Amino acid sequence: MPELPEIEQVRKTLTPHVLNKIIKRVEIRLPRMIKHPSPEAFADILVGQCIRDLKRKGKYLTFEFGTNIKMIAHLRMTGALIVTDDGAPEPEYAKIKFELTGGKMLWFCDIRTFGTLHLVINDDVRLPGFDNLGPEPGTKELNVPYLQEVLKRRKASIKGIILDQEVVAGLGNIYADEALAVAGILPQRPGDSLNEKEIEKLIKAINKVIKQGIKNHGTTFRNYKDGNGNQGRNQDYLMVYGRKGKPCKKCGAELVGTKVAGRGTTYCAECQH
DNA sequence: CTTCGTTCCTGGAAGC
DNA sequence: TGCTTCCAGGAACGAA
Repeated sequence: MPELPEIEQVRKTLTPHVLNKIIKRVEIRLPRMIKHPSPEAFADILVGQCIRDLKRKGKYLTFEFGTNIKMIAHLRMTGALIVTDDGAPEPEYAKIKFELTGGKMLWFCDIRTFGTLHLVINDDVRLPGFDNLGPEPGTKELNVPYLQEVLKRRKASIKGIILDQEVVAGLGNIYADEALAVAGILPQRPGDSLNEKEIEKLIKAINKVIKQGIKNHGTTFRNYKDGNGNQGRNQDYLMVYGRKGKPCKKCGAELVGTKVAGRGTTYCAECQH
């Protein structure tokens, strides 16, 4: 599942390949992944656009053309944006193909096809999920008073709350479990039960696991690949995610697997309270 | 306002 | 061995 660190690694690896390249042709093999405008208009408008910048916001990637047009991509569960040289074998599960100048091909690949593409022209369409993103890990906006204020009126599980992109941008199931493990907080704790000290620990933990994920080029648990088709290596450093039944790296206790906020969840009952 | 269940989808693992 | 069932989960949506 590509989360903030994975998307950041995709952005970094794609940038040198696509910057200042012009889109020559767009081939849409799975039209339902194009959410706005119509697939036909999407392709027509993109042809001739020059990619001037590639930005990340939360788990979204934004292709900017230096005009009033931008393309917003979300990889959801199994999406991948991969660049190949023209004539090289095409990657698996290729759904959308962008032919670029300079002999490069940009592919939107997706096994489960939940990924989305929007073309926004003069803000003609609203993407609530994009417009309402909360503060990013590692920024001064994600601070104790802010999270205290949010948690004050939330009785849902803390895991569910930090998965809410309007509360914190960029966490998914992997880094949510990891952050709670690092902070020593049980995932099922009600949001309003956390004290100031715990909130501070949680913010520090979120910042730490995200930073570590970026440093390690993302976590490849199943399908994630970066812009060059390479895997991440953060999976070797995970404390709890995917380690149900295995020993806790801190205390050796057997890690517990359960379901919290409708998501598979792993934690250490000894270290997390 | 919050919270919760449902939906989308496919590949791989688990189960019989 | 081979078939069927289940599970993985990000975010939009509707209902309570």
